[in-house]
Amino acid sequence: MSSKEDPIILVDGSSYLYRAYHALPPLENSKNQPTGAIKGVVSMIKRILIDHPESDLAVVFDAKGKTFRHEMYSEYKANRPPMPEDLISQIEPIHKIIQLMGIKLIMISGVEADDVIGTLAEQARKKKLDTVISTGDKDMTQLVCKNVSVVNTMTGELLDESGVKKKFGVPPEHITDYLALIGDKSDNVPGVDKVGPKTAVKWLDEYTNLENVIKNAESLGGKVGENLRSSIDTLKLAHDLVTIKRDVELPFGIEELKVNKEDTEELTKIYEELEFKSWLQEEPRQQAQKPKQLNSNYELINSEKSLDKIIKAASKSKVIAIDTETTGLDYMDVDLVGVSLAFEAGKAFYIPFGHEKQEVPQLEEQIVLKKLKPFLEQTKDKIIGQNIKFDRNILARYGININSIKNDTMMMSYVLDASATRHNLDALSSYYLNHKTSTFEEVAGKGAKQVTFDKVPLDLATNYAAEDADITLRLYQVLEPKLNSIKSLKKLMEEIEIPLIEVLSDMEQNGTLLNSKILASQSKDLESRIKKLEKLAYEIAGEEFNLGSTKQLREIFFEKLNYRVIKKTPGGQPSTDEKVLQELSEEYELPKVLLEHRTLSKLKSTYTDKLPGQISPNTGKVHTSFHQAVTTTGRLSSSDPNLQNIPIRTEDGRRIRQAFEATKGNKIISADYSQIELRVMAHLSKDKGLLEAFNQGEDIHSKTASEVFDVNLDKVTADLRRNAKAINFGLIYGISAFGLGKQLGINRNLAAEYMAMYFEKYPGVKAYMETTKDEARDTGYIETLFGRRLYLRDINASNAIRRQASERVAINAPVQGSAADIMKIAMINAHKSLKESKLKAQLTLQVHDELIVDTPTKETDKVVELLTKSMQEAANLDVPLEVDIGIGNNWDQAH
DNA sequence: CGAACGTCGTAC
DNA sequence: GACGTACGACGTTCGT
Repeated sequence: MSSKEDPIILVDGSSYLYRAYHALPPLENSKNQPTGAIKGVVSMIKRILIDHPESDLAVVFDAKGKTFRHEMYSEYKANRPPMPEDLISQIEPIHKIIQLMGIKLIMISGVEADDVIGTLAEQARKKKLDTVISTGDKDMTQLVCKNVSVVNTMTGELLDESGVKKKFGVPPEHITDYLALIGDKSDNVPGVDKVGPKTAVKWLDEYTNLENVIKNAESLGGKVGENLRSSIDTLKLAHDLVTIKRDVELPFGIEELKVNKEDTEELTKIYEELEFKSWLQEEPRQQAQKPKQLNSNYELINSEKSLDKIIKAASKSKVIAIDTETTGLDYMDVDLVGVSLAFEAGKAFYIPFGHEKQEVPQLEEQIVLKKLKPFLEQTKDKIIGQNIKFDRNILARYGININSIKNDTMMMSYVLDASATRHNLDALSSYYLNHKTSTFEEVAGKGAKQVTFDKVPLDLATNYAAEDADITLRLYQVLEPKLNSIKSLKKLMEEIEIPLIEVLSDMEQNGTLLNSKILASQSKDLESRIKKLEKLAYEIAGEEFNLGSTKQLREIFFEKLNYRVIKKTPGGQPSTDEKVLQELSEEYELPKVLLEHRTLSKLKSTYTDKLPGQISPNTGKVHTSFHQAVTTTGRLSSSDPNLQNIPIRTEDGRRIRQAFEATKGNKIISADYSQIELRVMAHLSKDKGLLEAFNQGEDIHSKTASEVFDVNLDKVTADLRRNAKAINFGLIYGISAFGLGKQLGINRNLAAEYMAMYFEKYPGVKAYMETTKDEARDTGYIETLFGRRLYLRDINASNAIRRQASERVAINAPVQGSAADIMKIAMINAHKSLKESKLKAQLTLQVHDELIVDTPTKETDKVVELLTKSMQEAANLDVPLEVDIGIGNNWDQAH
């Protein structure tokens, strides 16, 4: 998100240039002009403009010819090969494009890009302006200070003062000393023989700076000491060479780096010439603007006459934004305290009735509800909201049933671009309206001092509540044309996301019956088993410690007991995760105890202890929240509590599902899609073998095993099937040989052989993966079967790790996303059919490929039939959609 | 004492 | 780094 605190960004263009050239596959247009580096460099700069829309910016390149460093030292950069021809020809276009983008381009002859950046950084330091240097060159870290940091172009790693100290072992002001000691091969700067980072840090640690190291040279022993003494002359030179100048004369000062308007016309010409198709239709960067104050007129409604008047006026308008204010977020338990309405941008009304008594009077709740009910229930295709599912849930408890939702701004933003921004009102307002809303914290306080909305004074409350409705309406006016301009997204919205809102709202209100006695008894059982394991662990370890603390565990394992370090966490610490414990269990007893302890305490703390507390006092059931605008792929998510990750794989975990019971006189039906993601993969790829396997109704993992391992179907062992299953899953996730090997516990070469064999047998799958990636590179996004889009901002990134991650998403998202779309359609259909057939059965949960229904026992057969049909007919693929049904008194039995 | 982060584990 | 998408518990650290 942009803010006026965005830093000034200094881009080391020369560093970008080399990175782009070497890291990206070579690319040329139809006239054989190389374009890979151009695309790479410009992409990186575009990325910055998107990430930091408010930042000032300069891109600095080395100028042609020799520099003062060559005069100091004739061998400077002497071992550099000359710049390749196909890179030289790309430099001019890059410079031109940057200037046309409105960005300051700086090149000063006689010095290097580093020195220009050093000079600007020095100005930033003096003027206390926050600045970030974007480069791949570690030498730049000498410029870091309180206001200046360095971000690594490749990894995104951001180094401030303490970051530099942590990474290199010396603070920024001694980086030049450090570099002089170790030298720089690529610039042909001499260092001290046999001195690398370790020794350099050790010496600098002891003697602070280079000068003192040299002074104490006599006292340093060994070969390195000798080397140091013989290098004293060259060290001074090396230090001068690696020191970046900070006093270059520049055409622009640090405060003159505003980004100007781009020359779209000229840029279009160049992009056409270079054949960068996907960039041709982009909208130009918005000029950095100060968040503007929107004109607004917000009114408190506290007389029947004025309420009648606005209802009448609203009835004549085309779109009505509604927002409810409550005492909290638990939609089944909180109180409604007021409603706001907006139907004309800039004007909005707050109708409070549940606030604590104040000097300003309010209308009575019953009067307001009585007037709002017919108005809201009879208004067709006009009502919009921001996350209107919440308002619908609340109003339903007050007898008002909203059954004709026109749209939801949260969903519009999500469908337009799920990953562009978060989709809460404050974020959307900043992003689309450039307007900072007043926040809930501002009116209600935060932390311990926070009060519920009914205690907020009415004038403050009116401003906040009315603004929410007003902003929702304004957002709608901005988002609607955007959505209309992309037909596929408009259709997705109208046919899937909007109808789904009511389905999910009903499911949330239905809730799930939870037997807290069962959970309590399981907690007790777990408690005693956990206690025993703790005692045992203390005995083996010879001391008491917190088994839940990875830190203490590390000390016991790797310091006290000297276990092998098997792998490290991303933070560089020895890992103690499940895989590691598994492996150590083969040699020792303690890891085994910990494994079981982990499993049991997870079950207890997350499930058996926690769930009973989430039962609504009003209904005696748990009511999860389904989130429709969270995941990048289109799946739903669930929270408070998350009912999409209730255990099933282990026996102990599975028992928790016994507590999810059918309501009185009812049964639980579980209906789940069999292998939906692989079926989607078969459909998308049109691979002959895969289609055939599904059309003949074969066990897909066995079939894969038989093909890949070349054995008869009836000779496939459990082990082979397990391997094939891992391949099939890996496939959907954008597999690598490394990942598959890790999963199967085999080496990467063997895993690579398996994969090669797979692709040989299923060539359509391989081809599909390649075309998907190509399309993503070209258009910048992927699409699901139903037109849902996911933009992949890193698909052409120069950073290989990020690019590859993006490629995996390109493969996974159409599969996962299409499956999610299909399930959503099935839910809408099932919900509609249940209503129309007047059955009493209720949808309660969705777990990605599974639907849970609570149904009167008598209706069971009909509901099974209806559910199966809704799910099977949700999409017409080249393979059948199969549905497995389970019935029981609880969720466990229904499997 | 609460916020932010790291690590781990549950689901599909 | 290294196989995708989520939510959330706990411990630790940091700043108030």
